[in-house]
Amino acid sequence: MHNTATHNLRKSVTSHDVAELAGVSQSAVSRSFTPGASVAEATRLKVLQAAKRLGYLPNLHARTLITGRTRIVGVVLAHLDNLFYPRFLQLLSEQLQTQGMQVMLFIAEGPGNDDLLEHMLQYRVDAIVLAATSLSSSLGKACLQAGIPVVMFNRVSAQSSDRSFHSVRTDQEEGARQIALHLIAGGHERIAYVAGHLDASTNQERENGFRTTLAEQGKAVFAYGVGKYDAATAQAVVRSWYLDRAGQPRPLSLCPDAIFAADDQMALAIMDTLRDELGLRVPAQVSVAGFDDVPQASASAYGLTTYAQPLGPMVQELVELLMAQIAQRNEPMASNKKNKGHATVVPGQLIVRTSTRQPI
Amino acid sequence: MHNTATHNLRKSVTSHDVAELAGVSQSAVSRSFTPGASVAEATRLKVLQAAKRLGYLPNLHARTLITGRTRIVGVVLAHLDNLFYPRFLQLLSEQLQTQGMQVMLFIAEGPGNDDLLEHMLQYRVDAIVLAATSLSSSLGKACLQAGIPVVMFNRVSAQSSDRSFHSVRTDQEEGARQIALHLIAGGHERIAYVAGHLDASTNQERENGFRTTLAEQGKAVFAYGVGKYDAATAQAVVRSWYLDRAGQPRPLSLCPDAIFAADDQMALAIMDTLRDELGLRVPAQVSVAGFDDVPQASASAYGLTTYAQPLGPMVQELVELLMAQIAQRNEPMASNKKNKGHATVVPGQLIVRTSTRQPI
DNA sequence: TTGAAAGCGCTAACAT
DNA sequence: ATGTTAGCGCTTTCAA
Repeated sequence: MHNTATHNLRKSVTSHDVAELAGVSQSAVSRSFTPGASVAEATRLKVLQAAKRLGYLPNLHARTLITGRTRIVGVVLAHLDNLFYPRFLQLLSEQLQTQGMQVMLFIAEGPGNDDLLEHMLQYRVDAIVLAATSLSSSLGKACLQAGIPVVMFNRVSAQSSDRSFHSVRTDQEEGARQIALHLIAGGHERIAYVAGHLDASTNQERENGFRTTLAEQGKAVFAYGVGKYDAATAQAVVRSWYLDRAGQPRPLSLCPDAIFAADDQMALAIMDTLRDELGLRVPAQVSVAGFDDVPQASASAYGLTTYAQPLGPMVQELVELLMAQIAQRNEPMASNKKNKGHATVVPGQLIVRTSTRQPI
Repeated sequence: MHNTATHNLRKSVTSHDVAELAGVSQSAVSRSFTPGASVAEATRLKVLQAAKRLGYLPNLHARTLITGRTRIVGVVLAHLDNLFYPRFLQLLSEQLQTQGMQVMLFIAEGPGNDDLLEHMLQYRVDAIVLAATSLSSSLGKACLQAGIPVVMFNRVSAQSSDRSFHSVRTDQEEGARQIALHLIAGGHERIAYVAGHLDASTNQERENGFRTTLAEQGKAVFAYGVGKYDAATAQAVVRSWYLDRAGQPRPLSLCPDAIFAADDQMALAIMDTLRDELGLRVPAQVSVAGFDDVPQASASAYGLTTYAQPLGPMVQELVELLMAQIAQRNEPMASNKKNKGHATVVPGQLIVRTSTRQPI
């Protein structure tokens, strides 16, 4: 009875309550919480004090209704067990938080992202980040039409027809090329490739860069398998290469002497299989290389040679793109002009460790 | 000019627009999008058709203003580089999505969670999940007062005074106890502990369970260091145990013959240091055990003995608790009674692998 | 600088 | 079953 706060358990306190306590109008309260608004310092103080006393915080949803901006970024993600993506998510979320924006998370394992995207749209997210997944073109269109910026991270649009989305990524072809050159320089003769998801643009570009470079050097892919960015699947592929149907080891001269896996995740699992199941020495008998440079790759138990994606710079580019897009959206005639879709490519770096035989 | 949709680029289409096109009232539109509402099937169809034609989706913020529910759960997270948490996040997010709820992510690395929590409250999240972090008691109070359910995941309140929060966790003391018993049974004489964050309840409970059990068995902790749940820090601790100031190896008889690290993350890094920097064999010369059972722990390169936290069941419990809390919030006189804070403890499991010397 | 008033897009009585 | 009406909590003209 003696405490005002106890009354407000059920209904949350509103700007009217604050106005009443502070003895000002409700608009004065609103202005006191709006950075550049015209309020006398004295009123602002009165208001802020009353607000604190009541535990008042502006209702962002009400604000959204008027301003049209939510300060929410929808992030679509999968493969959270590949450390590359958690690290990405953490960086992105932190950076956005410092800009006063929040991440709303959407997990898209497998297909069926469609009603997922509807949810995003219902929340009127200010922008959408698509990582580790593609977008059915119809829904992509819906976003563009709704004027919501979409930025792809490490993906390009599945539809070669509409490259109207912005994207941030490393040069995957170049990375794969450097891996290929490194393996060739190491004197490897039978070079194998373990693919990720065949329909993922990451895999397509890595595979393409790898094959092309081998071809340029007069070599072909000696063995090929699809690992689907999954550790167990990749291991099964490798087993099928080194063991015959009876489970007996094949002659090594008939097996790959180097394996490039489309991501570190698979490469690490492959090293395990090679060394502990098949009893092979890495890199003495088989070299292994990956892609991404996840933290585990540098653990001394692996020392995986890989191509590093510079997460920090990539996220920074992404955030800048995002903010620019969002800002531009508020300008009058913006949506009709710059709809080309800008593809930012951040350079990566070959990291040579001990899992590959070194060039002499 | 020929297409209605092209007009709606800037201002998003509202239920009024749909109503007009469908030739019904605006409330009819609202009802058509409300699951149990009373609409004639014919009208509903007309409305849905018009809605599709215009690309209409209900604005959830407007709805929120009335219903008081956002269907947003705020999740506070840190240590996303420890795979335990990404896996947790993925599971939680997926489960919530199936219930039509979304995760809003808040990264809390280090302190300063306070304005972070203000953001959550401004978004009027339906509930808050605190994982990998604690909560300043003042803000915790603010949540309770605002009637927002708070559930701790793998944490208990820092303030022993107010255990008013709900929590879901494994029995950390029991886990540590089983690790201790396993190490003792393995015949180890000099058992060391590498702590996580000293102020984290996970560490306190693990350390406590470990020490107590050793004491019961007439043993003490042979060596102790603080790894702060950080790989590099943990490695430094271990180095200091096995090398003297000059960087020369100490006699093994003066060094630990078993190390229990407060989480897998550190345990794996320690194995690397032990084997590759210090040239020791695991477990022949030193046994290593961890806690969590992250995926890497089962990689054959490590084969880490650890205590598994059953993520699936834990998340399921968490979601149930969450939904129950949210539902209860809408009931009239609920907030004054069941404010005890229920602590759900999910049993874990000792996973014995090859990083520890086996009991004879 | 301040207050009154209109309205953002929706749901929920209340009539009909 | 449907339409009308009154807000939800806020920002933003518009006057004063």
